[in-house]
Amino acid sequence: MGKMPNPRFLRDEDLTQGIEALFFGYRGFTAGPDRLLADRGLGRAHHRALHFIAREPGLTVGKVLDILNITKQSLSRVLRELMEQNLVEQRQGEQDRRQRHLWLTAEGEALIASLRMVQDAVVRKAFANAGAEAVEGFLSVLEGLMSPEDLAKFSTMRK
Amino acid sequence: MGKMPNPRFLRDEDLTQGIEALFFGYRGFTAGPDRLLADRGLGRAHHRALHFIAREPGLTVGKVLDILNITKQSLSRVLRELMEQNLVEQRQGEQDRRQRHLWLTAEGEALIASLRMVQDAVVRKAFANAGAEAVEGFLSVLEGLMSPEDLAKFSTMRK
DNA sequence: CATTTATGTCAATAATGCTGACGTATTTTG
DNA sequence: CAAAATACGTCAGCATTATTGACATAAATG
Repeated sequence: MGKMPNPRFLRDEDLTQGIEALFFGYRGFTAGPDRLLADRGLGRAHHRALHFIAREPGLTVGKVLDILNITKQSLSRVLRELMEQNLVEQRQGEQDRRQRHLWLTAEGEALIASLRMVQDAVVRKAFANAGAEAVEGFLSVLEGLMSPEDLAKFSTMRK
Repeated sequence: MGKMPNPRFLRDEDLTQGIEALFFGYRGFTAGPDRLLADRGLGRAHHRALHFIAREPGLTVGKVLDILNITKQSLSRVLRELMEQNLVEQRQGEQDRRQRHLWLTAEGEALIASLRMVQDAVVRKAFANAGAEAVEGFLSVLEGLMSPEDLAKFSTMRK
């Protein structure tokens, strides 16, 4: 497929640079929250669960499984630990009583707020320095990296 | 850098969107290589070591430690497994004989080439669809996310 | 009533990381 | 030259996050 409209675009070095930028950038993106979480004996998996529950309160366990794409055994452990720390609570579904709807407790809201404060600061700084147009490019490249399934999830979440 | 204060920029939703784009995008970025690696009983840590050794053959153990930012115990295990599989070899330094320089074997070159083929395909597609300008934005946002130390590493690797 | 669905749990295993403690070879320094 | 610092390796123990497989229960659905 060796088509190269632009001799200075899509070269091997460009791809290498993109790969390494993602590696280092993702590390900078997770470092702050990781430190906060470690204080409470939690990890990145707990952060992800908290994030999506905060984003869409009342999410069912099945929906979280679909978003995070992990096994129910893994999620089960994460949720148990979050409930033991009184950060998340479950409520039985009213229409479908097999379902468990997930909500943050006040304590959970406080934790996610402090995690967001740390992470938002990093992202806001990066966005502000790069500018609105760069952010558009950032998002469109990331969308292109997503699997079709994840792109669908990402898109419908912003509805 | 168009610094017009934009009322539709840097809102909470923008940050949320960026955070989720990184989560889903990074997942799409690592999925392909992860599958290939699993066939050989290797993981992402081995991939990272192979990547940086391929990028700069003859790297010392200390330099790899600095780039990957893990403990020497962790790297030691990874390197031992790579050497057991005959993917990497060590050579004693000539000037400083305490140092161990790392090189890929022919087999290691073949593996990293097939990993690159898979990962490059994903990144190339995302870059091509988004366009050269979007890629610029993508990179500049990621640079803003990096810690100062990682940004320095990233930049000097470009040289 | 039989089947499917949503969820939970027990047990075993793997990959990746950590800390602490030592050891050895080699280079640098006072 | 002797002491200290550096580069690297390794042993042991532990934590987090993930996996697969098997089984159980309650509730909805056909």
